[in-house]
Amino acid sequence: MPELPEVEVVRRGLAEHVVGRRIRTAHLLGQRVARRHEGGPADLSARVSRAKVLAADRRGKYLWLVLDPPDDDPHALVMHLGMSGQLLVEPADAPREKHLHATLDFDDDGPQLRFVDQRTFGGLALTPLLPDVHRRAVGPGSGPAHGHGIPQPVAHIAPDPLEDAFDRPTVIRTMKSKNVAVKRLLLDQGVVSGIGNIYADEALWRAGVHGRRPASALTRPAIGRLLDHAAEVMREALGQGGTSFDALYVNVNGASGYFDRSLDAYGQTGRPCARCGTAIRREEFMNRSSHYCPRCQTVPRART
DNA sequence: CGTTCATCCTGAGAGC
DNA sequence: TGCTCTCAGGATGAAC
Repeated sequence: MPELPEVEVVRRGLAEHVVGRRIRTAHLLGQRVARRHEGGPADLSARVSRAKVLAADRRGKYLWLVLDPPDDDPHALVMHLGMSGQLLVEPADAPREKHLHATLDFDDDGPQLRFVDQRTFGGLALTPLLPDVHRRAVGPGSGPAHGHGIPQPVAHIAPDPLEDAFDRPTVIRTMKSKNVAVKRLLLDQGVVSGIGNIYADEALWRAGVHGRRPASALTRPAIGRLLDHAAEVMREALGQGGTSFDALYVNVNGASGYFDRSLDAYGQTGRPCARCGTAIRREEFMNRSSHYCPRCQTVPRART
């Protein structure tokens, strides 16, 4: 279940193993992997071939390779991992995975990049790069965020809590203004990106806030603390996940060690709360599940 | 216009 | 053993 930390681990792997190389050919297996690409798989394959990879970038759960294509038009190969996507760097003659959907081969005859996705919620698309409307002046010492621009399909995604362009006061104001369950806003990628069901539950548990509380009923400092907890839990997961992928394997499972040790709420139904010992409860929310401590996270009276 | 909901997909695990 | 059922969930676009 790749959320921001897992996607960042993959991005770092791409930066190390793919950036700087020139693509020779791309093979797309099936229609579905390129369903978000306007021209379909054949067009995607043709237009990616011969392009050099200039950078690996990310916003929230979206990942993209900045390309320097022969026609000099700034484009990016956007890759979303969905629920089960993996990017693997492997020799071309390595056994083919059961759910292999795409391969990229490079001019240097080195290992190829593979997109494997069991449930195919993810996919690839080649799109233009647009100026980042969220980009703002950053302090001395900080590099420009997303200097190459933002791919079209990512334009509506808000900055994530771990990037320079993240505008904490604005996000707090936006959330405070909405009479909507606060967990819904944490998961709304147009408000703040990168947070999925797992880290939303963890952040809410740490903050001692029930996800069904209307955001407008929280104080601005409380919303700020909630966002800080979300950033912190994702940074911790990144710290652990970033250490466990090896040189030839750019793998979203790199962060799996985190799930074994460190989750306090998500998937902990029935187990004692680490703070107060009360059994963690599971309830349905937005056709998903929410996990919370009924004592630390007071349930609001009215349903939202 | 803002919000809610069904939908895509496959494998794991439960229950019978 | 093998069948059916439920669940997991990000993002999108249709419906309300």
